[in-house]
Amino acid sequence: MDKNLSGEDNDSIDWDTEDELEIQEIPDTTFSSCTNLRNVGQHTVRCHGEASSSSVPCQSKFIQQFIVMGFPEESIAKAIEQNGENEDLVLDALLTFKALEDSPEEQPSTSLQLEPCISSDDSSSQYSENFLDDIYEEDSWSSNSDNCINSADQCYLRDESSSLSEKEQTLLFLANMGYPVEEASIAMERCQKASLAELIDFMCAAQMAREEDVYLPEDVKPKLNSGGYKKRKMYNELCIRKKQRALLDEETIALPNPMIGFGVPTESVPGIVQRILPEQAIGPPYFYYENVALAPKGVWDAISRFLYDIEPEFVDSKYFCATARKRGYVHNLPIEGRYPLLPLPPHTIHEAFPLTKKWWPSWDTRIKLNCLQTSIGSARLADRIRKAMEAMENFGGEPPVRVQKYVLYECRKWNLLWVGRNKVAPLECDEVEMLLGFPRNHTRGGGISRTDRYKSLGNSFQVDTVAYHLSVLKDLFPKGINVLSLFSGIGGAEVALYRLGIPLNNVVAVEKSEVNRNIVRSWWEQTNQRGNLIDFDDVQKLNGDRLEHLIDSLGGFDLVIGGSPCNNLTGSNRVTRDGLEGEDSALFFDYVRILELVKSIMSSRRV
DNA sequence: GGCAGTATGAGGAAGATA
DNA sequence: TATCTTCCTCATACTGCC
Repeated sequence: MDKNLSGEDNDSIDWDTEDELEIQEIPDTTFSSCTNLRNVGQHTVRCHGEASSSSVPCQSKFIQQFIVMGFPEESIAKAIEQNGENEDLVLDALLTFKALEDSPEEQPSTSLQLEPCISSDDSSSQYSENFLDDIYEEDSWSSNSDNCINSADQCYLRDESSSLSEKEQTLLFLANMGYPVEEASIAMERCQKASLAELIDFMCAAQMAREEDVYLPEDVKPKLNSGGYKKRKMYNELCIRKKQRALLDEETIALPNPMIGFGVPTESVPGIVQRILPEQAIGPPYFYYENVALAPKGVWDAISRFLYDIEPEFVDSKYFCATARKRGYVHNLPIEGRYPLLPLPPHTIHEAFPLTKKWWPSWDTRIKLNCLQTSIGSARLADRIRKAMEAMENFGGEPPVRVQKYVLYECRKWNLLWVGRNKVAPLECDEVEMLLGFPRNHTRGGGISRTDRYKSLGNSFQVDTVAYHLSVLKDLFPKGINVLSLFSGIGGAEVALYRLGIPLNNVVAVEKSEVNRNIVRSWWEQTNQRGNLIDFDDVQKLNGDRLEHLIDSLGGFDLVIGGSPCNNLTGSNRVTRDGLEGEDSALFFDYVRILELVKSIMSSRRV
């Protein structure tokens, strides 16, 4: 390999990023005018004194290694100031700074201090909710007012009102919640020795009474969305939520470890050979429901409850292929006589991607990839890692543990592979297809964008895992099967059945995304299926009449399969992780509705 | 407007440690 | 046993470009 390209020559490092140019081009006079950059300058001066004439690039490199890792210059300067030139200590400090920045507890509570009066607009209600959330996390509400205030607010109160009496502190606290001081004073006077919760109740009741009083002049009535109502409502909701949480802790279905469900090809669960299903759950039709295992607490209890109290089977696809995929399955299929799809897929990263072995560092101990998601790591991140690695390489040997930790963290998070010397890359679409058990180019072409391919693949079944569960159907339906495939996506269920060699007589696929429907249609044609593929775009349009018509014309369904949207369940979603009540995940109830309708219609036809 | 690239965090479980 | 740490997660929203 070219020495320069390999980064062995110090001068050959690619310094041409914007950040680097900034550092190199900023004169000393500029440093002196900026606190953070001045520190960088100080470091430079120090290094000059210690090293030879080549010390300038040496000094830059010390800073550079942290810049390429993505740390802000200000933090680097601060870390160097605090820790000198010890790489480990500086990196440790930088990671600490980042953790502190990321931690909401460390954010200064300026909003609380500067804006003690809560208005009724949305932003303030959001503020109130967060504020109250913190407050009500504390257990002892009533005994001591100090206990009712979260740590940040305690600091605030200590700072601002350490000299105040308990009564004054309570008053200040209520004022901070947005209650008029006069109202709070009256409440405290009338409800002496009352807890904060009782005081809030009192004021809220007074506001509600005013609202009810139609004879009161408009300007005296509280506004409908006034802070008092919202706060009390939120308080009640939070109390309920807290109680629910306590209940959930007792009821929640625990995830098994190892996550092998009722068994996987390589491991079996002692004592589980067959299971007894509730009478209501016994088919026809067979059904198979799938969703993320790591859903918010209580979700799987609800799913199980709606699906005839069947115990979910939690399986991690890492027992079937080279990538993890933790999913829960509720089904009424037999569990004896399962067999895996052949040929067996690669079980490790190196088996799946043998070319990566050459570049794989010994300290990257990954054997399996993490769950394949709907988005991939950025090119910028890959570049940062390359530069971090190359910067370290110039010091000889392996990168320090801290750098290894940083790189490994990003590699795990984004499922990055080593594709060259110091070079990592996210998985390509066809590689994801292979890992998930789909044919190569399954999602390629037909106008689908790369982003959509990742999204569709990230939302799909792992074919080998699902096929293992469905394999018991082969002997049951030697002449073929009629399938109702709900939320069919890119056709994971269809591909699994096809690969098992189970003829697909009729498939009714319901899928909202047009590109996904096109993918399934295209696969159907390319694999010369002899049956019929009927598709719908919306599960909610599948009403009793349509189902009756389909059942009459196709002769019923043998299998109702599907995994409803997980958007509101997955931990990756930090915006709308609302559980089964979430906008998308609530479609689970359509799965239940349709399954019930199918069972009911088919049952009536048999009579 | 659609697409691609990018930055962004919290919740929970499991393991480690006191 | 309680607390702390580490790891993982079928995503969403914003921005810039065409």
